[in-house]
Amino acid sequence: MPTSLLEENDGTDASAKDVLSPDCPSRIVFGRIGERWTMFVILALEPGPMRFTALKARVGVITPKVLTETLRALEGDGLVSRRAFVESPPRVEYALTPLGRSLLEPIAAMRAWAEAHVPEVLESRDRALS
Amino acid sequence: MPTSLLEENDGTDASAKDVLSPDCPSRIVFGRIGERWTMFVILALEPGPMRFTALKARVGVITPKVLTETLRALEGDGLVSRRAFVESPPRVEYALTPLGRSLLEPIAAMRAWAEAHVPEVLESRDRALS
DNA sequence: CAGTATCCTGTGAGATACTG
DNA sequence: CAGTATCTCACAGGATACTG
Repeated sequence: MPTSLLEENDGTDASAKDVLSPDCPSRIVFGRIGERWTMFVILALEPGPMRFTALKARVGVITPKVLTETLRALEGDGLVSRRAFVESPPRVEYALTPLGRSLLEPIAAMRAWAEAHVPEVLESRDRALS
Repeated sequence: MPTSLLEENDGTDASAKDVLSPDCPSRIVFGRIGERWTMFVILALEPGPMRFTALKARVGVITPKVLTETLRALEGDGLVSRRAFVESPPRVEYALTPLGRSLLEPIAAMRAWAEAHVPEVLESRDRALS
């Protein structure tokens, strides 16, 4: 079992350094989440399958290059599926996989927290300026 | 009320572009979360107040500079408190504020998801390599 | 102990232009 | 339409050394 996120190091065990271990689940997830556009793309796909351009419009200010990169990464993780229709003009649909969809739950928890507490954060930031 | 994370744009309303609005709660939260060390520091503080060095040891491989920066940012957001004792040698204790502590809940949801689903992600990544 | 002070580098990501 | 292909660059973050 891939151990814990943080050091439980008592000072004697050097092998406890697994924070950066590629197998640490939290590290993997927070790593992906850390990428700037991941969340936005996943959230954008929530309503259902969507074409590249529609997705781009929904996410907002994102270049096609970066959107493609993000999509490829999420595909590699099995969170998003890509379906290309052989037509002209070309048509491609992206969708959340069941796995990707399951991630919506914890994300929703974060959003809920955001809605509820961001005013306090903002207030604190204002105070910090003075 | 600060609107939604994504475009609900039907093509006619340009003012719906609030994805990058500084007031969008989700953006603010995901922005902070996006910073590489935020999560680790908050998680590290979960057990209770902690001194700089202990914190550094718990987080693992992090330079004092970056830890300080992260801590200052979290302080500014009101998620972490800093308490300096006038002593020699100096002693400083960092702790989660109630606000910071409240963030542990959604984070726990993400961790739970991670524990449960990262094997699938890893499997998918392996498959993507071939 | 709890940080600063410097210097330096990688790379995430923006802008722009082009194509099957 | 759904992407590539380049070029460019700021800056988050690392290494190292120093100090009240």
